[in-house]
Amino acid sequence: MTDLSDQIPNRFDYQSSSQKIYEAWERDGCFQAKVDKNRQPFSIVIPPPNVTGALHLGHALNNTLQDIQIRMRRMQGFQTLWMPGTDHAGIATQAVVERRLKEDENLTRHDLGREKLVERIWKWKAEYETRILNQLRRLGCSCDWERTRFTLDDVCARAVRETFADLFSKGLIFRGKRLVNWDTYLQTAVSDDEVFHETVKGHFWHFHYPVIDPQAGEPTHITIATTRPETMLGDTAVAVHPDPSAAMHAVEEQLQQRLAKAPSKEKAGIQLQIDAIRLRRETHLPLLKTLADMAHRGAKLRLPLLDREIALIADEWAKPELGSGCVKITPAHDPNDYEVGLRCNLPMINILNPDGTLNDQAGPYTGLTIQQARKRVVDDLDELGLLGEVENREIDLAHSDRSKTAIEPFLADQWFVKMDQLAQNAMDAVSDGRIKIIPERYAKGYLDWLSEKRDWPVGRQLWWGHQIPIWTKQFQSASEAEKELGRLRELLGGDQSALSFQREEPDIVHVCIRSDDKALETQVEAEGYVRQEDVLDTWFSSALWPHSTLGWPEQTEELEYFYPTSTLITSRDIITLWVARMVLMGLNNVGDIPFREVYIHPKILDGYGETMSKSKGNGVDPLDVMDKFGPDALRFGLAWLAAETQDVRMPVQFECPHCQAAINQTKKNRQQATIECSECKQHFSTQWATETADKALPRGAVISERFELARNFSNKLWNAARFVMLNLEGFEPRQLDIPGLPLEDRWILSRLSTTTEKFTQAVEAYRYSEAARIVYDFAWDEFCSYYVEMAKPRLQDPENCGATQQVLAHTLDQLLRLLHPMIPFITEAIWQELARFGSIRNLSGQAEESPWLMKSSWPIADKSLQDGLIEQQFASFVSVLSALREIRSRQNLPPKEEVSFTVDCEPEIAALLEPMQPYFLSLARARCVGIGKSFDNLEVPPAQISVDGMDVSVDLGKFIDVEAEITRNEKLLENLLKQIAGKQSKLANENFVKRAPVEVVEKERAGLEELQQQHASVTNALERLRSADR
RNA sequence: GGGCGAUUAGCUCAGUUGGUUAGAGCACCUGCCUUACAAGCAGGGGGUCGCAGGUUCGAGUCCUGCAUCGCCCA
Repeated sequence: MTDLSDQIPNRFDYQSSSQKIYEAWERDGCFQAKVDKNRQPFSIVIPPPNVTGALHLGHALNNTLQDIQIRMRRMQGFQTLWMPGTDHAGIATQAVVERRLKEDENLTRHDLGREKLVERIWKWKAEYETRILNQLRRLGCSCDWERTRFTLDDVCARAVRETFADLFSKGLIFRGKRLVNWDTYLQTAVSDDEVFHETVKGHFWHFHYPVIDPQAGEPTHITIATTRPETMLGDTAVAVHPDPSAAMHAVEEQLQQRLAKAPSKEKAGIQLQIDAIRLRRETHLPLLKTLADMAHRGAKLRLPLLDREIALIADEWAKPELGSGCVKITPAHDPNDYEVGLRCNLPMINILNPDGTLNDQAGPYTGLTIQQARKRVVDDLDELGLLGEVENREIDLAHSDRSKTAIEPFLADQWFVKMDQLAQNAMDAVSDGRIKIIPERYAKGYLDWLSEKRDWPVGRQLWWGHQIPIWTKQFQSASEAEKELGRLRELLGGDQSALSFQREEPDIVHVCIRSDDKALETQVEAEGYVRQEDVLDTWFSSALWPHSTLGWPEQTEELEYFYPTSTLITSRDIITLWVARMVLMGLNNVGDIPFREVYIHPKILDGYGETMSKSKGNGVDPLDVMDKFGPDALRFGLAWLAAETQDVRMPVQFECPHCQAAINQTKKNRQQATIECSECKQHFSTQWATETADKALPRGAVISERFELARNFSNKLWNAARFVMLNLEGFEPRQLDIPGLPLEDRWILSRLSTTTEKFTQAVEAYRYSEAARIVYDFAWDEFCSYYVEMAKPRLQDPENCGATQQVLAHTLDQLLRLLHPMIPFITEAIWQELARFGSIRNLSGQAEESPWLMKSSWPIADKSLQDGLIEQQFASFVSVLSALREIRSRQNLPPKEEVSFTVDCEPEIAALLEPMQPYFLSLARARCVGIGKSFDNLEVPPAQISVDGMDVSVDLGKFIDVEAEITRNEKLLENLLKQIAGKQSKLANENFVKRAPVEVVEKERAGLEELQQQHASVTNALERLRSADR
């Protein structure tokens, strides 16, 4: 035994062991997925992390949850595939590399050129892909690495091109002029999802536009207002409401309705608004009516500065209740105005170059930046006397997520995927239950978003990505273009498999080449067609991920076997961007859903409820957590958090590198370059350190104490296993007579069976947090605190030793299997140690065949071992034990001092407690001197606790602090009386007795009886104490 | 403006179909290095379950309204 205790350290050294274990698994092919028609498949595709940067805690959570499913299913006997890979993340990665280029070499992408820039991005990708995949390995992810894919590799590229050509040939891809969110810094359109809104301080400028030839009674000028003066250069109309009187009436009506329903404290505010409208009817309405009439007769205005004639139009976008009641219309630079432009058939004038300077439509302002033009326009109008009031105002301004610069609405050619039918199909798959979204509430957002069926803008003006496989030629006229279509039709003879074509009104022809066929491309280019420069939105390739990674469009055996995948585990922010699109693409390409279930896990926020991010300094790095607590603690800690809520909070600390103290992060100190440790007063640096002196200080890691629980748990398990192994000497497995085993054995086996059942159900239903709690409680409170403690005396007894060893070994063995998916390294390490005691360590006496825990079989709950009566009996034992411990502690008894005690109770309980006597001695240093009847023969009154119908009395002799016992019993008595009164009044309530279910009433009666019994014994004890005190 | 979520001990969170005296971890207090584990053991204190109504014999749990915070959409 001493040999072994030297051999097995009392801490698991995850630093040195984890990597060795992982490499051994990999060497042995434990992660490989093979098509095996005799077994059921279980497959997951990884949400491919961006190659933009390293993994953060959210990735750690996401991948831990996937690995837990995969490992459990593998042990359950499924043929499992976890498909790994990374995403090229178009704009994000290009932006990062471009920023680096600017910072390090002061070069722009244009200085470098497309080919060179893309080369640089590939280099970046190579570096980060390796890093990311290694991080996943450290985390313990059991992916089939030989299948690793990248959304921009050849296999994925083929799927992308095939999909694009297919959609194009079905007429589901088209080009059109649309108002897009233009990022003038990156010079690309970005989708709505890549835009965030921020309120900034700005101004509201009022301008006067002259009316051309006003008639009698008509105004000479019309006032409009704008937050973006320079856009006036692109104005093509001013709008007024067609029926201002009715519109104002409608607004007032609405306010009246709100007033009627509003809580009193809001009423005043609403009344003010109503008064304002009424006043406005006096002051503004006549003019607005005149303007509406002018619009109807076709009055024109003169646009100042450019001297352009523009229309006064009637459109409901103009709000008579606001401002002057008139609104300028700039269709090419404002989403609402764009709609007006479409409705009223207005010209659309784009005044911007892609880099955000003004183009030649801006006349004298050509070449200026937006800011310069804004100032000049305001100054020039002022000079002309056309500038009115300038108000200060908070403005909601759209920013690009990628460059953090202001977004300009911009009219541009854009490629779209027509969503109509594709979206409907994706909706059907969820509404008819073929795909289950868990938690269910997220299905609503998915359906709502898809039901808008907005066409998907897929072109990006980037260099990093899948270049759109379309070649375009503009012809002299529409009829020329029509002739070209005829020629192509004839040439292809109806076979559009290699090449398909489309006409864009009026005179443009697009051809799409299906495969990467250089000869055909050259041929098409020789005819004057030019390839589109744009690349595809990165989500286009991610949308194919579940089938492209399995080799589609080839009908591979993997595709046939593993598709549809079993489940997708991801976070809620990409349900629409990614999940919805995978569904519609899977249905379109493969004709089947991509996954049967989608589990959405919570998002990790910091202690203030804010998103973790590097730019805030509150991001916990999973590598730091693994360094400090080990990969198992990281995993278990994350699983523990993963409840059904939409976010979880995690207070964040800095770890002092000098003294390891944890210093709470605040909104203030998380922005500092250096921090003084509150414990040791030494300084350390943070991620913000830039000064040489600061950088010289050791760096403080950002961690969270919330992983301590998991680290402690892992350690507890390790030491429980260590105890078992130190006591397995001479262990010889044999067939056990289970009904003949003592109470504690049958109890732990019953609990183990229940735990196995509940735990398995919880993990299968993605209730990770619940599963973690179930197994934690069992391992710590039941196995360690009771069974292992009770095993100690039994192991000394040759008669009992064998059975005890076997139950110990069995329980540990089963526990390791259950815990393996959550904490794979430590469980595997213990399993390997355990192997030295032979391969038979379970109740059935069957030998374990797998050398690896990760490949061994999943426990199946033996329900015949579950026994409610046994558990209830054990609870009585625990009650007595707790009473003894409480008395000891309360009376401050020296731990080594032995005491004697008696239990007054019913004979059946006495029979049960009889054999447990040795445990009272070993677990509470209390010797039982009487059990079952009434004991009242002590000179000094005992310390007494009444529980579960038993009176536990400890003879404390000279130790007893009588005063303290009296005080405690008095307090207890008071409490009891309160409870008794509560129950009595409940039972006196006729309604309760009549209406509540019989069992509940009976329970209350029994409860009351028990309380009254306790009351009697406490009263009795008090009397004796008081008389002894005298 | 619409949707979703949260609000329970000092902190972070559990709390099943409504039913005894609402639980855990951390932190706190007391006592222990009891040869598996001090990252541990034993014991203890601490909660008007956000607010106001309602349904019910009975509400942390169901319904309505309100407040605060967060996320998403427009």
